[in-house]
Amino acid sequence: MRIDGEQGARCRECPTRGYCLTNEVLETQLPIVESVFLMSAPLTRGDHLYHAGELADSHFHMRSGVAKTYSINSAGDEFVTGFYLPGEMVGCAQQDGLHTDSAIALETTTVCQLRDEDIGKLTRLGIEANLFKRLSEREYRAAQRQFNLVQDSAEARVAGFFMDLSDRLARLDRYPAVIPLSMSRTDIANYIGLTLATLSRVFAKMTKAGVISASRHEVHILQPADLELIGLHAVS
Amino acid sequence: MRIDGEQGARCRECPTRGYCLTNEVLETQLPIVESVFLMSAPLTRGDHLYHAGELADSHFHMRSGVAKTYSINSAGDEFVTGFYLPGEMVGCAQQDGLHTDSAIALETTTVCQLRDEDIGKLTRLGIEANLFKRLSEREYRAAQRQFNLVQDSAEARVAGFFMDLSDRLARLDRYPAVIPLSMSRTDIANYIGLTLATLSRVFAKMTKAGVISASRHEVHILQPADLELIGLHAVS
DNA sequence: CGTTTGATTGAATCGCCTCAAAGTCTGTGG
DNA sequence: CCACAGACTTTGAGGCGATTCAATCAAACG
Repeated sequence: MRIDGEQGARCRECPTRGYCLTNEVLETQLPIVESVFLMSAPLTRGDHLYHAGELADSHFHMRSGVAKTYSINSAGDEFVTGFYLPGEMVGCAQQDGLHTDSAIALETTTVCQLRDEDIGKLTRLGIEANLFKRLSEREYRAAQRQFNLVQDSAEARVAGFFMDLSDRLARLDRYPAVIPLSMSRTDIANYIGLTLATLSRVFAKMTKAGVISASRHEVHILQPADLELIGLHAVS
Repeated sequence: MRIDGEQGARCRECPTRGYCLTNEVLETQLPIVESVFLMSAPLTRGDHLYHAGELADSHFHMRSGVAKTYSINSAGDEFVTGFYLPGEMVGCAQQDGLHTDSAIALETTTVCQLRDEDIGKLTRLGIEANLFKRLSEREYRAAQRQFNLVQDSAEARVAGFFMDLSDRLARLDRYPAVIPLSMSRTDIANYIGLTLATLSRVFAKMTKAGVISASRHEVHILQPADLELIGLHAVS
């Protein structure tokens, strides 16, 4: 079972208009975009966008809210594979036409669905450049993430996690020093490959050092420079 | 300084024709592809395709050989970010129009260069579907890799590394149980976030267990099922 | 206000890294 | 063809850090 867009997007009212893949499309051509992007009803925390194994004939663009993707391997372990902010694409991980991960809303969220078969309609609007820019950035972020996971210092991983989010918030013109955490500590720990206990210890240590201050649903970056240093602590 | 394609591709003679992004383009339209893909002269081991920081106005498609990408962070540490087989795309990691990693040939290699400005010419040939399929697969593999790095068991990482390569060889219709290793042990260790010493120990252990047999430039997978089990060994 | 879920903290174990030395392979020049 | 130099790889012993397991603590929810 999957969420499907119900109606054409209303781009002019979109809170994420400026950060969309289509943000450079001319006003006069917006109706084309609006007919192709199918806007979902608001999802609430816990609603799935799609499940692993379902037919993947489309992908999604975050319009508002926060989502996470995860997979479950054959041993039954859950792995959180990503968190998604407004403007970002979700549901691209596919194989043989099936979704390889599941996506779930972490708070009230709206998305726009884009069917594969409609992509051609968009490329005629000259968004190829924008699309490639996004994919390149995505690739870059994946490499950054790899960086981060390859180091096995717990502190470096947490620092990298914060910096990535901070950077993506800045991209949305939001204040990069305040990071909202819609996800649980367990999700974060899972995502960066630590145990909950270790993550908690790192939070405590960073707080004590004055680098961050953390509450349950928010982290403030107090010393971004120090955080960056911690994130660089490589192994070899 | 960057390798640039010197002449149009000769797709009909291409050893990787069937695995190219453009493999479904009609024979009659091949000349368009051949005019857009710029084929490089043969690169020898150690030649760079491009360096991090250079202007990224194009990306590359592996035609033959093997390449690796790597970055160097501000602390001076090298990180290997990927290995590339024929048919695969290299040089997509970009930010602000600059390459964020460097790519180097690990053996005699030829590549085709595709300029961003020429992509539009290809989308008119109906390769969008193929392009998206590739990007989705890429996304999927990135997630798999994440899986693998998140587990911090050395054995699981090595197993995952082998399985990924095996899978990609199979995609090229090559025998998936024999994995050629053009890269050094150091590169592999770096790539999967282990030390050379630990990697060596894992090789020894797997060999003793009869799961693989390894020589310097080749690994034979003797027990693929066992290897998969090892790769699943998750943390929690 | 009790219950459940999520987060923190503590003590001991296990595995990877570090440092270091020995061993092997490869290409080169005699 | 052999000897040698250099890079690459394997192997050994000890230390450190993240995990594990468990208990305590805090917060959300009915």
